[in-house]
Amino acid sequence: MDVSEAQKDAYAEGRCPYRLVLEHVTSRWGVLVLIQLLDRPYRFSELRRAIGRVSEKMLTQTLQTLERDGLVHRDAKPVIPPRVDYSLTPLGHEAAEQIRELALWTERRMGQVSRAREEYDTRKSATG
Amino acid sequence: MDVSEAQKDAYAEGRCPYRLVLEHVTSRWGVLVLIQLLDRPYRFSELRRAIGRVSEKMLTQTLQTLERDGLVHRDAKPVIPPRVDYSLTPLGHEAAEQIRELALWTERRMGQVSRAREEYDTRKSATG
DNA sequence: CGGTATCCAAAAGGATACTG
DNA sequence: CAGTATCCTTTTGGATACCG
Repeated sequence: MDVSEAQKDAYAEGRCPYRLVLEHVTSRWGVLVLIQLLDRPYRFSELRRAIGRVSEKMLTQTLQTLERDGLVHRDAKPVIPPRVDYSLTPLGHEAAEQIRELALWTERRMGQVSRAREEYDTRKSATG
Repeated sequence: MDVSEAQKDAYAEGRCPYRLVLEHVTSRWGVLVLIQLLDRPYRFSELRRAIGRVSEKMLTQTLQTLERDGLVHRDAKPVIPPRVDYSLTPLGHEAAEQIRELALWTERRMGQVSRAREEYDTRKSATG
């Protein structure tokens, strides 16, 4: 880890402290990790397969951020080969449930959104 | 607008349709716009000042995306100088309320998150 | 297995100048 | 005022190689 991370965080904190947590929670991979862990604890590779299309780097980064914020618990067992389980903390569980609600809402309203888009695109391609 | 936008959307849609809407709603500026409009309708420049630190480009882009998704209503009055009011649609109101709940939750839990971070950083800088 | 380090491509985002 | 167009910088994210 180099200094740029700390600087970035300091910058974002300066703008508005809670915005940073909100961004972690609503980030592309943060959302998927939290929702997945609502199901049960997962191992690193297991989580990676469950989510799909996520690189090791991004999953590692996402998990570390969420762990640091106290939303995810990391349990590294001292065995060979290594085994690491990730689970939600009580705090993380609260966050995950809200994220899931939002995701479910989005799914429910998807039809309306699609129709709105079609109408928008039609309007734009027309003369008006 | 060139083709890359449509391609990006097609790609994201391919992954998971509702994820795209979720990303619009939880995007950096999307969150702030929705929460602000929960208060009352805003004009473009007014909104820009209220949010602060957002470039014209990003605000325009965010508003267009949210309008296309049917979450924000754009009312352009044919006057000189131009006057454009932005407000939430019923659908956008639903989204905004959930986003606000999430933001409020984050604010409430900020203390716990900060303590978790300190503990994490202490643990990392120590021998363990 | 569960990472870290490095490099590179792509996307997001800001500053500026210009337009109706 | 409310944008659009362009250029440029910063950030994000993936691929690869390597380590304990």
